[in-house]
Amino acid sequence: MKFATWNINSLTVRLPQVLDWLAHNPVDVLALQELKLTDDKFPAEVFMQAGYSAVCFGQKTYNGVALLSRAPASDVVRNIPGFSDDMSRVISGTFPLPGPSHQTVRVIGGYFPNGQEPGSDKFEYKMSWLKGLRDWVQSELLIHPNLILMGDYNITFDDADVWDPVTLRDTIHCTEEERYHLRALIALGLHDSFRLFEQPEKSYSWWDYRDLGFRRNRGLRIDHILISQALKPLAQSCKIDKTPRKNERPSDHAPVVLTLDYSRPNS
DNA sequence: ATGACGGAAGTTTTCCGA
Repeated sequence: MKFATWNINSLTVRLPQVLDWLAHNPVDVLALQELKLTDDKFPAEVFMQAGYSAVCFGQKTYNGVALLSRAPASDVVRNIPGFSDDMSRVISGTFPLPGPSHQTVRVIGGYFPNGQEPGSDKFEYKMSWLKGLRDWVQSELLIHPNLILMGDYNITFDDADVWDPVTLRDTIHCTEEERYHLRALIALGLHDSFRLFEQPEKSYSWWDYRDLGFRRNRGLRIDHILISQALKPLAQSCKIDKTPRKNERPSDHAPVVLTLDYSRPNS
């Protein structure tokens, strides 16, 4: 069973690439970020024809998230309960797991705030958003032992996630304050599925459009798939797929794909 | 020191992303 996350930087522009990617990578759940369109412009019928049901939480110009899935989502929640926000950044749903036990997995797809610059109002918003998310995820874990929190986190874990950790030290996505919040999510009992496996050196999920960032592999790993303790033994692989970044008009982010082994029984 | 590139809004230039 496969789960993926991808910041597509405008669904209007990238819809053909999403459909093409899904045709070659028929994942079970795909979380999308930065749709940059309103719900009325969301192409649910097109995804349905491609075999995916979809739930959307759109917004004009900025943000906007969606979950595409083979099986329809239930208990869909938009944004973070208990945290007031006028931006569309989070969508969550529950999905059936294979097997006779009728277990489910809770999937939270998020577009974390950018933060712009340490000390700015947007950075403070990012910090309070991260606290709001953590409080909610903590309560979700009590209800849903099988939980996946994935999306564009806009935070690197450590220097291994940064192409030039010296120059970019303490800049946005690399500050200690942001990484504290990321580690606090891990402390809830989540695991960075990517680092459960051996990975290529200098693995990144985002590259700046400018200055030939992708060709020079000047990137950051800021798109993550965190999985709960119960799912950890089932993780088979987690990979960044750089293929779509080689398209003519690519998103600046690459999709990240997690594979769980659900042929094995789960406790 | 700044901008680069790309998308959206919308109209010629600005905001924002990361």
